[in-house]
Amino acid sequence: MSDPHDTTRAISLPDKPALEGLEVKWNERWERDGTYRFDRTRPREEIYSIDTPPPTVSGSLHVGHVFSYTHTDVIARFHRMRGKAVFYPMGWDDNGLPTERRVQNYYGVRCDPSLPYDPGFQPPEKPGKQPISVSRPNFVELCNRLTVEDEKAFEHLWRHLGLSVDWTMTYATIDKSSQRVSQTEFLRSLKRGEAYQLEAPMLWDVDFRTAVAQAELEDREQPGAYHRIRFGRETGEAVEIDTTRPELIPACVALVAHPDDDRYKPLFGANVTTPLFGVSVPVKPHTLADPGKGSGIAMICTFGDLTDVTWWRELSLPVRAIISPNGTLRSVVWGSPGWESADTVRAQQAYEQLANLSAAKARTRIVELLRESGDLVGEPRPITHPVKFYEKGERPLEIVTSRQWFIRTMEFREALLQRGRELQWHPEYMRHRYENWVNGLTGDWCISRQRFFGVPFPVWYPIGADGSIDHAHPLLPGESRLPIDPSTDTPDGYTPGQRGKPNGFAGDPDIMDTWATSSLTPQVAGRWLDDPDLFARVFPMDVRPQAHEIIRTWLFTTVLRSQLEHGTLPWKHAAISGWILDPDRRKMSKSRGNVVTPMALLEEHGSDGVRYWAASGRPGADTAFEPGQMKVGRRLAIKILNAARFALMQAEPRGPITESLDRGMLAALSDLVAESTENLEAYDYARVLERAEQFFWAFCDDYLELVKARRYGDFGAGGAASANSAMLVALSTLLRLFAPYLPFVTEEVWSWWHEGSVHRAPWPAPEDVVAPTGGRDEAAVAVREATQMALADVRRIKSMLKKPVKAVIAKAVLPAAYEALKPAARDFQAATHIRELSFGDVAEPQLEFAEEPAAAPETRA
RNA sequence: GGGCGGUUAGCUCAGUGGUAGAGCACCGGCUUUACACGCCGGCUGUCGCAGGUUCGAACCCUGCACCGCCCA
Repeated sequence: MSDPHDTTRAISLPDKPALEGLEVKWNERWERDGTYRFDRTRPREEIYSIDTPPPTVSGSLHVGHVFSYTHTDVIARFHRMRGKAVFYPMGWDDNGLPTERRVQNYYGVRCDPSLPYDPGFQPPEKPGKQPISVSRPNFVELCNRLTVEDEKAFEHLWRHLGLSVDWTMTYATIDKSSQRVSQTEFLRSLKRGEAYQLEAPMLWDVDFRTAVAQAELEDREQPGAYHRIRFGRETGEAVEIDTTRPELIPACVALVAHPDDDRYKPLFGANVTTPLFGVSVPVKPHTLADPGKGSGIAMICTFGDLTDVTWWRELSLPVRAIISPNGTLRSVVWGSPGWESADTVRAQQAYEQLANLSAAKARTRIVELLRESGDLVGEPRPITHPVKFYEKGERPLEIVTSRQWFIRTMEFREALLQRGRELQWHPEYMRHRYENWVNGLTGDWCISRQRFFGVPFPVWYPIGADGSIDHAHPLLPGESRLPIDPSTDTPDGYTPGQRGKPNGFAGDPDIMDTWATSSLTPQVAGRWLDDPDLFARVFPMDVRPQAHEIIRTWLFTTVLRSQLEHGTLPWKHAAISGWILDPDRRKMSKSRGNVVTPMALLEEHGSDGVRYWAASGRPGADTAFEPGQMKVGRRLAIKILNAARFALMQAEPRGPITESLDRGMLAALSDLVAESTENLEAYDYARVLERAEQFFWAFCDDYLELVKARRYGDFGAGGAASANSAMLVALSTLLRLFAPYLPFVTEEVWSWWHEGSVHRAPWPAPEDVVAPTGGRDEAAVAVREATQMALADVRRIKSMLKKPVKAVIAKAVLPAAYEALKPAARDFQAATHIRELSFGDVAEPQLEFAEEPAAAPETRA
């Protein structure tokens, strides 16, 4: 359609325009009309596809969600108006630990995988004090039941906020389709040799009892203490080491010092004896030993930290592991192979006092033992030092040897860096986060977790005649069987009765990390396996919107999976949003108790008001939570209602746009449209809103005031027609500029005089705005500028003299610089109530006020 | 320790070489027939610090300080 204004119909204005109720009214209409339905018949180049972040539904709704999802919605609406078919699905992240925890608390249950399924199980009305143990299938049922409820709350919020999502395309990261994608891609990675399993020392959370990946780590400063411990030598001398973890002395396998450290050079190759346990361990050189730290010589335990793992591997040391998966010291029989001691009885006696204690308690106890035996030199010296934690965990990570699945990443580092360079980042500097992370990778990606609610590995293992599990020859299902659950499904060629029996099979007990599935959201949302035609139309996607703190997890793993499966980037753009900060400049979060319920905000300020605040936040910038800005947004929405009412309440006569003021206004608006389009293409939505708002407010306060008299017919039909026609072009254009930001009020106003939705109307083109004036009228721009400046001057003088706006000015002499306003002199004089206007050699407008009207009788009395 | 971002009015923030800006807050004024959820006006600054480049620096360069984040 060439003329975007030809959807007009008879104007029908409400008596009293208001914002209240617009959210409900228009959501119903949009749903009924399928306004945001994706048109899958369009070719790829006419599609704009979004890899929406699936919110963690079991997390709380908070204002941060409203903030970042609004940014994406503005972009989506812009591209829709530009004629693209916008692929904008919603997903729910219900997979993983947050859901498990919420289900545990909500129903008062805990998962015990050893229990059989109870088909009749119902959770108690209220959670009891003691958690009820339930089977894994029962637990998963509860997870599914609760997430459905959580999803409803999210959907209600999103709709009320006005997200232009196509709700027919919703997915969940635990649904069958996601499981199928996740398992299929896993099997393909396995076939390509990118997935492998390995039994190795891994970082381990003792409370969650699962392995954790590098991306889930965080360092926390913790109080600790250096303990100086004496190790014995055959010569009778002692070697003193410093350690923060004396409880690991029974796990000590060697001492280590820097190869250039003259103090310890003579010891290399010699053996020393551990205190209390009498174990003979070698002294080794290694460059990672820091001569400046403590006494310069350290003990290597299996395993106290990642450096221990490195030393253990590179120095080919034996394993003496004592930390069990639940974080306690396991039982050890001293004197048995691997646990040889010079004094077995004493070692056993000492160790019995530590066994079954947590690491922290064992530390306290062993310090007492060391003190008694005289092997503690001096007293512990308190320090604070960084300790690795699981980001969701409460106790320091231990290192436990376990069998885990990995995806290769290290060998793709260069390719991944290259992909990061190809990706267009908004804002650009966020690219560094990614490069930093990829360059800092220390190992392949561990994707297995020893948890309950998640996508299972589609793998079984044969059980030998002796009952041992053969991990080296996994039994894999064909892709057509997926998704499967190896704990209930049976591998081909076996019967269910063979589960767990000699010569039978065993299912892989683990589930995948939540990112192992979330890294495939483009494939899940685009129905990669179920609907290849759709996938080809939306992938690679146009944009991934997300927060900056998950660049190392979600963004990185998605790039990795796409690289491995498709050899491409998963999207062209990454739009990174910032955080919401509370008034103390801290990140808003539930744990800090400073979260505001988003629904209450939407109701108080209106969705458009809240969206205005959100859209004012620059891409990537952390933004203060500011109800004041929401009020400003609400006022803008109300102003749009009222200005539109003014423009439409007497929209006849109409005709050619002949007046300079009208022509200049449209020229300036045309410039605004050009600039806005350019900025939105560059994802700079905040600047567009700011500029449009600035223009609109001046449009109301200056332009509309200036043309008011003419539009009411004071200067004849031609002048009125010019004003009316210009106002309608401006209103139509401004509504469409604001539509991505304020979808409710703009739709409401649009409906007063147009068929169809403003959100399906074409985005304005600069040339269309000035088409009714036969192109951009440069001379008229100068008229408008001079008129507005003169108007401000006269207003200022009236205000300083405390004259009413309506005070009549009999004669006015304006600076000659304002002569350009002459073509608009009638409008100017009407708005300023100037009877006689001239220009002269004056610096300031010279105003001669008419006589005051007679004061009202009551003030005279 | 490495990287990134920030530091502009009381507050929240725009402003990438040419006389310091907006909104909010505050103060004063206005029954103005679209809007008092409005309108008009006013006040408020060594643009973090120190150097350098330039005719000219909030902006470019160097160093420093502080705040925040990411990574070790």
